[in-house]
Amino acid sequence: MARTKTTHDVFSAIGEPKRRALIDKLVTNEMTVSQLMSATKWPQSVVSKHLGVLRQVRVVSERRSGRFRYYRIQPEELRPIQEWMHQFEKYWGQTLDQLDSYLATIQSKGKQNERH
Amino acid sequence: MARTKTTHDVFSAIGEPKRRALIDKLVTNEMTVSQLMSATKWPQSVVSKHLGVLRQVRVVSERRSGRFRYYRIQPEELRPIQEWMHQFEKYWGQTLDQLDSYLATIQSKGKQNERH
DNA sequence: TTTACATATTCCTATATTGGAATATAATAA
DNA sequence: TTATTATATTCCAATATAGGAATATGTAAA
Repeated sequence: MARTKTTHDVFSAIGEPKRRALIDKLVTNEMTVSQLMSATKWPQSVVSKHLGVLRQVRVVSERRSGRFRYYRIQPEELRPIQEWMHQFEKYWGQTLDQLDSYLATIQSKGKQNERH
Repeated sequence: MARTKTTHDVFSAIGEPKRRALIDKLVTNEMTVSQLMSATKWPQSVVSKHLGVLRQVRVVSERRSGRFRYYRIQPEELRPIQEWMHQFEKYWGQTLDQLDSYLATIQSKGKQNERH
């Protein structure tokens, strides 16, 4: 038997670092494939294919406009992850509130983490 | 190039459903391979190999006692996931508090989800 | 209609699993 | 010492990627 499909569920889908990177880019606003290409410096086929996986698990939705396709994140689809994580919170102390700077951090780190 | 290694990081490691199932079993107490075998009904090699991946990413630790090996979860290692998820919380409303029943649920669901 | 652009899809290669059976190891019991 | 038990590891087959180049598809611009 082979590895679990990346489209098996949200957990499998976000296992791939590049897909998480794409999600991070999409957190603030919807973007086209071209915009994601310049933001990531990845080849078009790479961007499109990763988006395809994310779309299959519903983590992103697609909006067509002319020859453009705007991809938008669907946060609700990530709920299962948050729910699964919930069982560990009690072990590391209610530090959830101290994470407010994380969004800014992850956004700025983006450019550095892009290379493999 | 091939798929990202399952041991690349915690995200990749928990992408596999069986590994999450093992983690769920270990949430409350440490267990030996044998105990996990009877809890999951999986072959010994399957249990041991998945534990091996989890150990490589530090999500579980191993304590040896005679010919037994007790596996224990290391919740801190899952923090990166929680931190990454944090950026989406604002979108689905602070419902984190309503998840208190999740642990009980996931524990009871265990037996049903074991198959495949 | 012809051309250009945005994106998806196909083809191909290299590779990393996953599951299971068999086997190797280590430690305890007889 | 020998048999037994607990677990890790090896070997094998099947398969699902991920990346990149090339190509197909769809839509707008000239």
